[in-house]
Amino acid sequence: MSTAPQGAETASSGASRHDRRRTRTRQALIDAAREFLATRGNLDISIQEITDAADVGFGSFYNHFPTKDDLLQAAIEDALEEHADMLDRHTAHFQDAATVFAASLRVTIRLADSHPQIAGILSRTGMRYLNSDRGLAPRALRDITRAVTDGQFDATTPPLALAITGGSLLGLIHLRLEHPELWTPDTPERFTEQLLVGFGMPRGLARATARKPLPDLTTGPISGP
Amino acid sequence: MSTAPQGAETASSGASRHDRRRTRTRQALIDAAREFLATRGNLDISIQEITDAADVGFGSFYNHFPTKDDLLQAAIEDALEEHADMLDRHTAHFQDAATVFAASLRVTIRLADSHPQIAGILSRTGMRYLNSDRGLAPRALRDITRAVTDGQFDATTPPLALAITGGSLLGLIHLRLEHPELWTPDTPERFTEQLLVGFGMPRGLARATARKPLPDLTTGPISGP
DNA sequence: ATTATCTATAGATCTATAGATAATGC
DNA sequence: ATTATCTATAGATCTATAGATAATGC
Repeated sequence: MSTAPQGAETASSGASRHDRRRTRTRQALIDAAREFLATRGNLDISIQEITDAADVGFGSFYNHFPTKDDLLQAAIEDALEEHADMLDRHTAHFQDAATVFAASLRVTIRLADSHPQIAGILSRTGMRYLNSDRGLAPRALRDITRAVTDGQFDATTPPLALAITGGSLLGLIHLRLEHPELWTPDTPERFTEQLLVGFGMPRGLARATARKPLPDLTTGPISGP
Repeated sequence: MSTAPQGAETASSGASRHDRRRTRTRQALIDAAREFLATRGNLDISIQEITDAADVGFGSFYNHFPTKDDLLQAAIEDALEEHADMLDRHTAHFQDAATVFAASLRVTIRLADSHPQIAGILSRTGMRYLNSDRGLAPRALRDITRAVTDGQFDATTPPLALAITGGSLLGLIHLRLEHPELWTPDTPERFTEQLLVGFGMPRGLARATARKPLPDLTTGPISGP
């Protein structure tokens, strides 16, 4: 019952128009930085080029970020959050830890097709976020730990498994982006199966776990019947 | 029987003193670049700082490299060659492909202790060289292919296995360098075992293959009896 | 005499700020 | 009246080169 926005035509949370304008500019900078991060590697590009790409005045940059590196951090966190949301939505209805884990891997690998920008960012800067508290890392650690406790994985240890998982995922995304000719449609599932077997699952069960149908969550608007 | 160097006190190949001086300067630049690559990530550092670290006059840089990026390439190749030599020396006396492959992994992981600079370079820039024709990549691909042909690996495909291998190795080196508290002495062997099992080896054989004694090649001078 | 290295510097960036302009709030 | 954005610019790098110095070859 607080002072509701009267002309609430934008979905942005109930803030003043000033705030919305500010948020829009900030997000334009982050979006531009994400694109540069995905194509080039480090943000080895001038602030001028970023503000040009964002169609924002040069000086405005300093209204939002004290240095280029702060923008870089914000852009990566932005991408990791988007990835995390995707993981949560795709794994919500699975029960056991190993299946949730497997689904997370498959969704992440398929990023190269569904969200190439995020895939590019991970491929180029991902190694530094293998132990981040955002994105895939905390979720994978949670699932691995639970799978070990539940006896689904009996030949590994959570930190080791997380390092193997994160590193090999990045290697695979790299392969997909840089050498698509070496790719086959079921590579994500064959990869997942190999990892599960390495962690101690019997081959047959791993194969089945890696191939459970994923929910089809096309992110468009909800189409009524 | 060509004109032999008369005062051959340095081991450098039989070139003129001018050439040796030139080589020394070039190597000083490469060594400085390697150190920066291992500690910082990209060579986001001025040529001035590099020449200072190499104790070389600023202008000399351009006698050897047209741009900073060329030095970066040369420095990485230099490190990859050193890594490759180490791999070859440590695996020469093994016969079967899987054992050679396993030994390569273990030697590479132990780089974090034996050659932290190379480990740092791999950890920070390695992803780009997963398909290089230098260093570990071509050797691992050779061994994987042979292991598949020989029936030692029957649940993978060489390019997929190479991507998994390279990526997870980098993840593990990263773990070792950034989170040493999560490390145990047999992590290299447990990792190697997991990878071999994922590629289709029975657990027991994988365990034995990952634990064959490695030659002790301390790189010092040969100590006579 | 020749070649490599070093010192000094011009010109080209790039960052950070100051002051002016535009948008919003009241 | 307040807040965000934009334009213009000073000062701080940083690169690439030119010319001088030092080392080596003959």
